[in-house]
Amino acid sequence: MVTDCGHCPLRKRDVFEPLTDDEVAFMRRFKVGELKIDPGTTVLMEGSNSPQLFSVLSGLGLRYKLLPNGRRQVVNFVFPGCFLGLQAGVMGEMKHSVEASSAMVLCVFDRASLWNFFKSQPTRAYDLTWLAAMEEHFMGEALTSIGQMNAVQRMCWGLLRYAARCTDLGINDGDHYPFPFTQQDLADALGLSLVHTNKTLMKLRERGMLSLSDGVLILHRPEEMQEQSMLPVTSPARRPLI
Amino acid sequence: MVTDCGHCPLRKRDVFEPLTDDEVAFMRRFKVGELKIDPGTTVLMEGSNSPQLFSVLSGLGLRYKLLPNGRRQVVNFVFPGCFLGLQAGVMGEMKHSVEASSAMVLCVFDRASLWNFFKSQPTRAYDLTWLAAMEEHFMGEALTSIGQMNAVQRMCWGLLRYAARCTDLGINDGDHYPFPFTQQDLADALGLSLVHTNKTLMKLRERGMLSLSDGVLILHRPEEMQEQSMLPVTSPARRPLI
DNA sequence: CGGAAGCTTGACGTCTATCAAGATGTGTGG
DNA sequence: CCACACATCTTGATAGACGTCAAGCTTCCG
Repeated sequence: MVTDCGHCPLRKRDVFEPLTDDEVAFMRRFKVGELKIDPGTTVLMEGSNSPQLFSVLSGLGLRYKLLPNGRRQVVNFVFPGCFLGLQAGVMGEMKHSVEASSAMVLCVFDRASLWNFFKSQPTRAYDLTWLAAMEEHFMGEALTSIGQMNAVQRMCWGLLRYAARCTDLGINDGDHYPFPFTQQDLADALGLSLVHTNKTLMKLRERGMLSLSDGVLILHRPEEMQEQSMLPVTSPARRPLI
Repeated sequence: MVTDCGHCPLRKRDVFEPLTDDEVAFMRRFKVGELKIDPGTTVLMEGSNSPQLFSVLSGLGLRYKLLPNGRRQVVNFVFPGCFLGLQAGVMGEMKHSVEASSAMVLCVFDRASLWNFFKSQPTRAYDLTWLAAMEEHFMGEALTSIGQMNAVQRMCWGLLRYAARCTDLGINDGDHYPFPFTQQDLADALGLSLVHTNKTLMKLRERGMLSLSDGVLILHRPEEMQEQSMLPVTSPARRPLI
């Protein structure tokens, strides 16, 4: 059973801009299927030139780059509403990999018809550019965080930012946030070693700021975390959904 | 005297894709003027909503984010051919500032007519998206560098990447590259302190890998720097120019 | 039961930040 | 022309943050 674009459960959330009927019809044609994947599945590989593009309907994942020496940098978290494969779509190949951390459901699109966005759906093309600019923004924030902040600050900022994105999507339960990631994932995202990530987490736990276990993150004192983190964490306004 | 888009000196370089006559005509209409600025001038400010967009004709600069505590992260270098203001154009406000490090000449565009790209120039809109994806790619690389590499590795990678971009544009003279930046700029780009940046530079100088003084960077042994840097530095293929 | 994956903790070393001071060069005003 | 301020680069000393190594613990699963 494939979700119809006209009844997209994601688009009902008011963080996402509504579409005209015409646009919905276009998306229906653009969508070629749906993909359900297990945790750990690689969706896109760095260097690959996937014939398919994806939009995340549900589930959480990671974007990351691998280094020749085996190290890994997580460049962003993947949330419902993320569009995957734009780089391959326009630049010819992915510059990072994408992996599912929980079960995920993806809308599948045909890469070859990406050009139709630009040719016949200028508002949708504009939305694509919007999303690319958004990714750039997220990465700039992460870069600033890793480049200028210490372990505690990075972790506060990173988890607040994560929680803010969850809240936008309504996938949290009050101050409880789904967190299907390992400490190694978190370490790779923050540019810290696993051990130091663990110790930093402990420090924040002891301060009563957060809990993290069994795939659930709880933020007990977001205000204090915000003070720690230097970079203000703000939710962007309403955004497009591809 | 304003440069005519039909005779754009940049577009002659074969890293940039050629335009059709129709596209050139469109760009001519889109371009509202030219701006010459001195070193140190701020072109765009984080949080601002500039009514103008820019394309760099010549000169070098920096994109950076400022933190409340006065620290600064340089998120990228600005080269000729860079398009400035896309974030403000689509997202409503800039997420970083842009500053000139040398004298610069900018093509000035009217932000309000950005929408015309999408409405009437699908190939140009596509190019915009291409550039946004490109920026994302650069930032992902920088993030990986800062998150996973030590000072020597970061510096080797950062300077190699810088040199590669210079070479693409032909603004180098053999292994001599213009470098109108201070060590503080470099430190802020690499996520290192000024002192440590200086000492790391010294180390590389003593190894005979590079020279850096009086605004000129010389790379004596790029191969060794490449070995150091883990992340391979590759020049992207031909790219669009707005 | 044995093994794998993830989490936790302590010990130790090193990389990097911070502090402080001096050197050099440049532009400005007297 | 000199004095001075200012920016930039340089260097040493010191301390702290973070990485690495190593080991043990728990949970889960075949």
